[in-house]
Amino acid sequence: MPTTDDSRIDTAGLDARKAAILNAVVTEYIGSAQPVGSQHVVDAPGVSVSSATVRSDMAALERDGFLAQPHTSAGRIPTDKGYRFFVDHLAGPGSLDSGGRLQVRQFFDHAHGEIEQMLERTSGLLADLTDCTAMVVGPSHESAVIRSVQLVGMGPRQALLVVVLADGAVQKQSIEFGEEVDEGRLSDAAARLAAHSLGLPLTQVRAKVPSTGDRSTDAVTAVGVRALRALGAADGGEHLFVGGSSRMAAAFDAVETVRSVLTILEQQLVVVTLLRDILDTGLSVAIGAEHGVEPLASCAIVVMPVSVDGVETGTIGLLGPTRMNYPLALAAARVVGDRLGERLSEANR
Amino acid sequence: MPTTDDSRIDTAGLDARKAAILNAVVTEYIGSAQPVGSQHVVDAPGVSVSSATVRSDMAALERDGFLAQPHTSAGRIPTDKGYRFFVDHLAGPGSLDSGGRLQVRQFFDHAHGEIEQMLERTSGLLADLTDCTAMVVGPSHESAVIRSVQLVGMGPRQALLVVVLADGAVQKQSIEFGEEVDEGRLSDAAARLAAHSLGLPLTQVRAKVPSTGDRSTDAVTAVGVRALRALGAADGGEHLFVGGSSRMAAAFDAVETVRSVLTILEQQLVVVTLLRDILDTGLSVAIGAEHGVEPLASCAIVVMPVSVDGVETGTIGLLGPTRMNYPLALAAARVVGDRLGERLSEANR
DNA sequence: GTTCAGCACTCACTAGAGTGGAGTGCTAAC
DNA sequence: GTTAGCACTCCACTCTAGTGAGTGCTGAAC
Repeated sequence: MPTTDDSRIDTAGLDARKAAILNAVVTEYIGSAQPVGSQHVVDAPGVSVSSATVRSDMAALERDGFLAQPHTSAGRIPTDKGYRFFVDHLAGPGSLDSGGRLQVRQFFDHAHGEIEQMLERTSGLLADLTDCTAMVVGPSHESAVIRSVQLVGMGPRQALLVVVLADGAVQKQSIEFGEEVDEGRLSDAAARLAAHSLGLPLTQVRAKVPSTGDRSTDAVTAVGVRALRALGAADGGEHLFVGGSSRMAAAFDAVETVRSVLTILEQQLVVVTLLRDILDTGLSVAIGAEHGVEPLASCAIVVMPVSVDGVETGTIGLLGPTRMNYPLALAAARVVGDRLGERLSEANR
Repeated sequence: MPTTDDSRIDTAGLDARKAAILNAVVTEYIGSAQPVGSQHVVDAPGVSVSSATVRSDMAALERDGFLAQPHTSAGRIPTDKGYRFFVDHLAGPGSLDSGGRLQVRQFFDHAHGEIEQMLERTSGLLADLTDCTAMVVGPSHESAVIRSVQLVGMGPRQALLVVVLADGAVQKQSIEFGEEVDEGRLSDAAARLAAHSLGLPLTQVRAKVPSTGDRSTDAVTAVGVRALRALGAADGGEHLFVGGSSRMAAAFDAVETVRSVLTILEQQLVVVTLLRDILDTGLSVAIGAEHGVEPLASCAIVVMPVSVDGVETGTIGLLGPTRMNYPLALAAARVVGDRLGERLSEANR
């Protein structure tokens, strides 16, 4: 294959000129969404040869799977592999423009209130910054320990179990009793529940809190324990916030593509799993077929973990067409992810 | 609707045959999305005349603004006014098919857990039933009285104010103190807050809870009061749940239309206001330009209030193309709205 | 005066032919 | 290895009928 001619960086198997050509094709295609011909590439930096030479290089790039032709006598379009090479070896680190940086600063200066609302708005911010659809997976409460357990009477036979976690989240579960229960019994039961569960992470409630074994347990406490355990089990689903889904409609002109992408976005579990899978493979970008979700074959996903107190606990995702602006998306995801993590860490202290 | 042919109701200014023709055109157009020609109408019930006669009636209906032609020598399409007449005078009450009824029953049999999650899923259910995009505005907490006020210490100088309302909602607000505060002072302060606010609706907290006047008030309580008052103010925004937005992509074939509709759906405030406005005008259906939101000109909206304990407090909305299945949408909205209201009323007791 | 068969007309839609242009691959010369 | 030149390809566009669904009008029948 290509000889490393001089002493230049020789980007991973492609000689410098081919890399420059690929770079030019990807860049132009991202901008124009039109197949790129050899003529459009000759003026690009690093390519000081004639269009004929560019053509022969392009043919080689096509043989190697970096480019494709929609049809003979059309220009070239990057393949998934082409984008992959671009992202891994060619794209600069990228950065937000000053307007974007300002927007992020203002956002986090004014962010306040409930965590869910903040995450929701963060997804909107990311969509604005990148023109992509943004997905924000809230920090899971798995590891957060229980700070408070309370039973609030809601009626003669009903109560609400309210559990406050160390990360500021509040979980609740409504409870129905077989008999009328007065405030005294409720607070007794709440105290017993608290004694068993305070300081435990929610996930360990199932393991550590005796289901009914305790013989001193009265009926009210037993129901409370059941609710508490249910809470630990039910929580599993991290909450997903999707912002800017209209951007998908702007990115494609086939309405059927839009429909299938939106359908995926409606399935929270699928999206959350998808983001997690991508992170688990160690990638920060999944392009086209790489993520294996067929309806998203013409999309790319940028993911970024959000660390709260040093633990990767939330996820940010950006969804766009494969011809998205990768450097910008990566930069935005990083900046916002970092700021969000800091913010959540503060709240945690 | 099958016309009772003789002593017929003579539907509001249209003679029976014209009404039958309009009915047939709307019905067929809803099904096919193609302009309807006179030939397609002659077999409809209530129209036992030749196509020539139908044509002359159609011309009259067009003059009166009920029908329109995309171009000469094309069939007719209902106008907004045509749909309006259909909804007000022609469409039967409509009902869910047995599958739909089963789906609703199962849904509410298995619905459980947090109210927000239930509303979210309700929007998905409605979208499934009607093939429309569903909007569910959660019951506002304005009138719900405070059942419990609690301060949970989250750090030496931080606490979380947790307020449980009678409708099962839990509101929270994080608090920062200027000094370290131990558990004792927290619970003292919580008790004082509770004494002032228990039994009050959240909205009246501002009016009824003295801001700082009380001279026995210590610093901790003062901060708590401030947070409590902020909670009452911040709550304003009812939460909106949108389900099945992909249905909009299936309903239109112009991707630009889809984009603009999705953009509207992303603006919670706009949607909530829109639904409220429609309800306030006393309508249950807003067709085309009737609601005044320009990007939704080719959409219709079905709204249905949700009554909790006899008070209209939440809203259900269904968004589809103007050629949506109105009887089905109305039936689904009514059934689901009623069941949802019952369900929330139960939880409230 | 309502209904209707007949008729001329309109106009979107489709298919096919022709054309221009962007782009290619190949080749021979430097 | 590079490149100018050239023949070729094929999309996108235009133009031209031709087709068919649908209309409005008219004059006769009930």
